Amino acid sequence: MFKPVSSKLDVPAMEEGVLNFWQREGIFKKTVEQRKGKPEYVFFEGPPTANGRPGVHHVLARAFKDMFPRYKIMRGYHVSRRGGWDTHGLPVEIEVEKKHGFTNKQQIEEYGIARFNEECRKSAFEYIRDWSKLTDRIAFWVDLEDAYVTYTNEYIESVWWILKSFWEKDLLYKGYKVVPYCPRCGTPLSDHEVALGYDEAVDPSVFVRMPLVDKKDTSLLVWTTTPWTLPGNVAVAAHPDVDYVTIERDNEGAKEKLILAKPLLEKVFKDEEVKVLETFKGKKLKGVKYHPLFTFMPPDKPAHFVVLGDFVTTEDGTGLVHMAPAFGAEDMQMANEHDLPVLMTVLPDGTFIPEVKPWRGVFIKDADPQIIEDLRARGLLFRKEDYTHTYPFCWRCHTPLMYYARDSWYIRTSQFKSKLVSLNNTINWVPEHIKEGRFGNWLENNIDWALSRERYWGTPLPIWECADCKHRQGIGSVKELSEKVGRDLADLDLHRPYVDEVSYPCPDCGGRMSRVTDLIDVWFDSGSMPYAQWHYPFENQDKFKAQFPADYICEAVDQTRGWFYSLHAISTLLNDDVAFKNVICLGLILDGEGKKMSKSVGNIVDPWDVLTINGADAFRWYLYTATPPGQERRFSVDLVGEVIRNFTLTLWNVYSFFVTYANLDNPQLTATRVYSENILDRWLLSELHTLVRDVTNAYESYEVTGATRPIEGFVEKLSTWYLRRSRRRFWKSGSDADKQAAYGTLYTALVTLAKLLAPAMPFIADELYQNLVRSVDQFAPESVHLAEWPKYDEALIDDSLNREMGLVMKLVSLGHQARQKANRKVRQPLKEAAFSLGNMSDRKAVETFAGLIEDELNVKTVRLLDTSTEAVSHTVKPFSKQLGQKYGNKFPAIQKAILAMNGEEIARALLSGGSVKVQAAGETYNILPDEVEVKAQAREGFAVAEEGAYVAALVTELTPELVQEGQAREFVRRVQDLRKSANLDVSDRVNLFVAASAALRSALETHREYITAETLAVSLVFAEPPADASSVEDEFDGEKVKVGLLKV
RNA sequence: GGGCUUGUAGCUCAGCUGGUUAGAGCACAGUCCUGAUAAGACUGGGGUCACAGGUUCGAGUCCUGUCAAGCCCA
Repeated sequence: MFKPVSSKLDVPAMEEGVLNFWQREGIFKKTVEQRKGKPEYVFFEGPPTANGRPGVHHVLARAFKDMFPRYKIMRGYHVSRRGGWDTHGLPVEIEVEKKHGFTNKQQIEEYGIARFNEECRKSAFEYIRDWSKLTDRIAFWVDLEDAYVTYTNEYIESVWWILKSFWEKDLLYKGYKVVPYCPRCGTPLSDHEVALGYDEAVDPSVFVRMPLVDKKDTSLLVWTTTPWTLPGNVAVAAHPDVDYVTIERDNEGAKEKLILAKPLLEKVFKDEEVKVLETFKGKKLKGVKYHPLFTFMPPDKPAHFVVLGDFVTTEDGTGLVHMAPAFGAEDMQMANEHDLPVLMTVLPDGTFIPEVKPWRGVFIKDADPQIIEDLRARGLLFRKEDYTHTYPFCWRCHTPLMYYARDSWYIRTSQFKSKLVSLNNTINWVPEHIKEGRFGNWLENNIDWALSRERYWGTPLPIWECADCKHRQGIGSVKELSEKVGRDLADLDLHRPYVDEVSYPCPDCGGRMSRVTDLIDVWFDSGSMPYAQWHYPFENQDKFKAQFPADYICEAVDQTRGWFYSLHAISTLLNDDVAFKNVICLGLILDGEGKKMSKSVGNIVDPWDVLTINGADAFRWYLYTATPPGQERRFSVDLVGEVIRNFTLTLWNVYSFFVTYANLDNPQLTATRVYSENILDRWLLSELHTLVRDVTNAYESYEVTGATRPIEGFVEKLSTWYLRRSRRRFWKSGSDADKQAAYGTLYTALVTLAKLLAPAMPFIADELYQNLVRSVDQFAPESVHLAEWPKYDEALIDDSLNREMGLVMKLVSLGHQARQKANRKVRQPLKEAAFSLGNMSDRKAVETFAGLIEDELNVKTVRLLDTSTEAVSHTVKPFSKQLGQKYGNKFPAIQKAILAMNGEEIARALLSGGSVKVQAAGETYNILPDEVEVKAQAREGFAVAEEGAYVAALVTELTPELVQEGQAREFVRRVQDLRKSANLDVSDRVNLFVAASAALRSALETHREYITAETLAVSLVFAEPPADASSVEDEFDGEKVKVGLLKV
């Protein structure tokens, strides 16, 4: 006996029940333990930060992370699913800063780094309970009890080890990095912070002359909106392929020559007439020397000449771009490429250094007018205007940001560019375009990884430097550091400020070696997780070997330059290997209006709102099926509800139907293969095995929609076709082979579905499995998630049967359409339905399924329209695909010719399998039967519906016998409604009482047997129902009737 | 400014290597069916396939450009 199943389903209650079961029996642990020793399937958890509440986008990622490990477990793999937490970094610091109202770094230092970091440590896990609650509820199976945590000493030590190995290979170096910087707060801003503060700004727009060294009276005309950067100028950039001109003009009585880009001539000179002396490509300017505008700082390398760069545009300015490497990222890049000096003319507080004498101590923006005036006085200013544009301001204090070069440590990733690219080519990306597109391009343009951060809460950069001679050493372990220092540092907290206090004598000069104060980029933390999660290589060398690289990872697309890159870069440099073999890159999740969900806009959807109403299965299913994973998606709560109504409940009702009748009949059910003579069963099994094949293939290639959407289609067919057409086989009394076959088939389908659904809808899958499998077979695996993935049998897949059934559905649909046109409701039996198919090979299906079609359409006979004997007219329509491909540009002429011919003649020839000769454009073509669609038109007297070549024709005239039969059916319907409203059980027997007109009574008498069988009536009495009977009065076909029933 | 992605019915999405009548679900309206069903069947309204060119006998599909949205980079 199965546990009785109501057709009503309380989804959240069901899921909570399954959740309890998993917890009680430790099912998740068992999925790991029971597969020990089996081949490994490696999954890496990209660590989230638990300092904020998880949102729907986290549900998205976690749902996708979960499904493949579940699938692989069922395929017999061992999957270790270790959780992880990212705990360092600016987001954590900012939360703590907010709490204290800190706005700059001085405040943190005054407060004390030790206290500050202690609070960061706590803050990093502020919402950990929300995270584990949600993770549990959505059934993301991940081991959070044994999760790795990036702030532990063990983790940091592994990261140090990686950095030390880079240090030894000379892959770490110190250089400049230009960052957005707030001079008032004294701190660089992250990209995210910069994005918060864009605003309109009016800046001076100045054109200056930079006189050439070797050509008298000739100057480069250079444009800038930041005059304060001009004292830092070291070069001018031109585009190699743009046309430049030398022009001559009057300048206060004298002639002067200026060089600028040709496309900008009009913009710069407007109405002024100038004489173009010469035109040439930008390339020619390469290396041309000019006199610097200012000479406050003598450059330590060659400077003040023209360099070439593709980034130069002709949108604004003059096509000659002033380069001040200290104050622009592109400028700095050019400086690196051309070995230009970097002139640091500004202090970190935004004022000029003493060497810039006239403006020493002046804030840069305040110096702008003075600098302009100075240039004007020296005749170097060509023009000054105002320029309105959007410019970034500090989001905290609204000070305009400056782009400012800071000391920074780099990893020489660009040396490994081709290796990064070639390894990437071996990774399976979903969606595929990320591989060559976003990620591939990013790798192609690889620049060295700017590793250091001037912050507090993070992994300290393990480089010690001598205060005196600047000698540096990289440290790769606590033990190594202990040896240098001469005492055991095993208990040392590796964070600031404690690690900063550790110093030792310089081996070269005997000075003090202490740590450089930088931290490292948090992305390096998370990218180190394959090693650091195991404290490798200090421990767990075997575990690391078994768990590297990952078979599968999954995160949102914003991780391309984040975690995806850091994993890939570190493993490329360290192991010369990929860190992951398959990756699903998820699109972003937007709100219902297509806007990004953000706290400040307030359009965040709380995942619990969805979970408490619709549950996790529907939520997950929606995420898997609504859009392909890589696409950005608009989140809709309504559509999650639709999953329940459309899919979950449909499946549930089939399940409930099965259990209800199986409990009445007690059929013999085994897990062994079902054999059935019944064509419906064979069809369903064929569809089922097709489904198993397709879903399995999709899982193997990480196609999520392919692994889920087809199941919806199958459940739909199972419910609305197989079961609807098979109901009677389950109802009929007694037990025969056909009934057994029906039970066996439906049972197999449901059990297989439970398994196919397990990775995607883990709750309902186990609910079904527990009742359908475990209650029959106590030796079966304890949970569907411990069961074996279904295998498909190629021999049971019958493509032509699948196609034929599709055709039958189409014909039935046309039959219903014809009925509706003729206004003949389905309960009224009709004499016959005739079909025309236009295709010889389809005819077999009509014969095979005649009984089914008769039953479905409620007609006495089904046949094919006989084209030779019946007055059927034909039209023909050339198939453009076949003829077009065959005859190319002759197709239109042929088509025209065919349509001009006598359709009837062509049709007869083609229908009998012959070909037809067609004259077109002076040539004769032989047209074959499958190149033309033949459409039949039924004669009058039929009710007809057609689609393409398919025609359904119904004989609509009614005989007295047919009318009586219709009345009997109509009557049965009334009784069934009555049974239902009287709350009878499906198997209850009844006594029937009928008071009806003579005509109706005669109809009912004629069909007495049918009526009593259908309604489970032990008697049918023509009399007024007794007072205690459930009864109803009704009228149909103009006949009054009163029915009553009494339960036996 | 560059790169990548997306644009098909009111909403969410299909539409395979080009084939002439562009589909499904939801929502709306009507009719039907039903002893599993919260469902289902049939019909109807609803589309300039973002726009403009081009290639082709034929373009939602291929090419070029434009526009809009999103993400990343600058």
